[in-house]
Amino acid sequence: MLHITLNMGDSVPLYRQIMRQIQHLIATGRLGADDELPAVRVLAEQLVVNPNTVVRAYRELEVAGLLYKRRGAGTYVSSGATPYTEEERRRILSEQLDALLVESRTLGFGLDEVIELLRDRDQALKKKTDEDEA
Amino acid sequence: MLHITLNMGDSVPLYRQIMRQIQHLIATGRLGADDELPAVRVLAEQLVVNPNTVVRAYRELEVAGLLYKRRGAGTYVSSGATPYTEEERRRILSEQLDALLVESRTLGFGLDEVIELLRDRDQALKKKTDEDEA
Amino acid sequence: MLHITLNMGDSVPLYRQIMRQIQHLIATGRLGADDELPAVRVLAEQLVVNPNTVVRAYRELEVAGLLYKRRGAGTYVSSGATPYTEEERRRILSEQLDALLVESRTLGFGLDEVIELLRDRDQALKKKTDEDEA
Amino acid sequence: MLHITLNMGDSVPLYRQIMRQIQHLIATGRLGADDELPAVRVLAEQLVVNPNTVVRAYRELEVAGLLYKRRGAGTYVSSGATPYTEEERRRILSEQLDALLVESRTLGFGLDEVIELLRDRDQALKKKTDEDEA
DNA sequence: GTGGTCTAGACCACA
DNA sequence: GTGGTCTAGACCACG
Repeated sequence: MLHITLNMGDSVPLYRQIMRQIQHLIATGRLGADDELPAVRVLAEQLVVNPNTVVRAYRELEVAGLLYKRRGAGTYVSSGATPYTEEERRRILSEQLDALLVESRTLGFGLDEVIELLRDRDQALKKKTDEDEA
Repeated sequence: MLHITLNMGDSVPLYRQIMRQIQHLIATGRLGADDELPAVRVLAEQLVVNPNTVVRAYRELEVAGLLYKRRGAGTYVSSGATPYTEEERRRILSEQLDALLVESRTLGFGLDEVIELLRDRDQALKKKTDEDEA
Repeated sequence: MLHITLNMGDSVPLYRQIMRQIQHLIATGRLGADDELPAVRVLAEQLVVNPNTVVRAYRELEVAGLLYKRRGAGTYVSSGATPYTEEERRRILSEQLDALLVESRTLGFGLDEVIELLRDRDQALKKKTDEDEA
Repeated sequence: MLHITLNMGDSVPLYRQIMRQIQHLIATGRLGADDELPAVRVLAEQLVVNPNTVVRAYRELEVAGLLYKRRGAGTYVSSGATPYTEEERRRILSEQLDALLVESRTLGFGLDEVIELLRDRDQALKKKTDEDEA
């Protein structure tokens, strides 16, 4: 049973919330290579969501190389696929960095302060991850 | 002259980007109570955006209590608007940095790479801002 | 000193609020024929309003026949002028009645109930007016 | 099919007329919790109005907590919407009747004339409604 | 199918 | 000059 939480009020589309959480489950190892995902209808019912929404999430994760389908069987986690090209990875991150810089600037932070805080948060996150694993 | 930067490619709507940045300008004290905001048409021209988009941003900020209008006169900062504390500024930025770190990690970037790219984007943004002003 | 209260937040324009209240002062006899009204600048200062706003209120009341101006002297209340033609009076009232009927209908009142309540309110208003005069 | 009547000549904006009437339909129980409202385009066509005007009415009612939207699905009545009590219905109508009586009095109409004209307008409105439905 | 956003541009009311 | 409303119509994202 997959632990996925949807925020109906959020502006992030439902299918993206699903995608992101599955992606995270894989990245953190809670879903391993060739693990089977719940059937579309099952997950849709669990999340109280239109089945099409789950279909879309699975489809886009398949296109991204994180999932694969076996006809008549089910949907599974891919093994070690690198979903994006180097080019794409940099473009995606750059977009987020641009938004971050605009935001931090209007908040009155300079680049150096942002970087300093970023290092702090990275330490905090690392520590938290280690504890979770322990 | 208000410093507002729009990300046309961003999935966040333009009117929300405007709202958020004005909110931050107020909350950090760079816009004080009863300061006059640029006229709708003026800001629209500055941002290369349709006046209605600015109208919407101003209107929603008015509903939220951050701005008030004087008929036929202009748009002003409400006096009840509470500035951020240093604490809040750091908290807001930290949340975004956490999200960024999670994302960059799933994309396979290490902290140093993120910081390097961040410096690149900052240079790019600075250059763009200077050109806009020229 | 004229007792006029302006509601800045109201959707009714300032000049109309002024008009209505002067009209009311005349209709109730608190301003009599040939009484002098405050100078535009005086009233504008009193109400903390742009002088043009008072100018407009006075002008429209003059057009309506309720006030007259004496050059170099001031503004005065007209004596017994009927501001509107029969035609206009009916048109103005009809518009308000139309709005009232739409509103009462969506509130679930039938015509007979509206008329009944209307008679009630008329009695209440008459009583209140008598008391004020006593 | 929602019964909404617009007064094109009225100084009250169309989107506010729509808002008020939907609010009343909810408050009088003719629209119940989770009832679906007509699609924006449908209502716009019915009222012979631009879709954006309906969008705006729906949006502001959503902000006010009376409606909620389900993405890609439709617009619905919130469950928290409190219906008017009999008391409230009468109070709302009474306020409008009081304003009407004051106005009609300054216009020189007596109660009986107001009622007579009210009956006329009711007939006219009924006729117009019937034609719209035909 | 649904709503969300944005543009282009009109006309009006207000100060 | 200011903001407010409305139209017409485009394109997109979501389910």
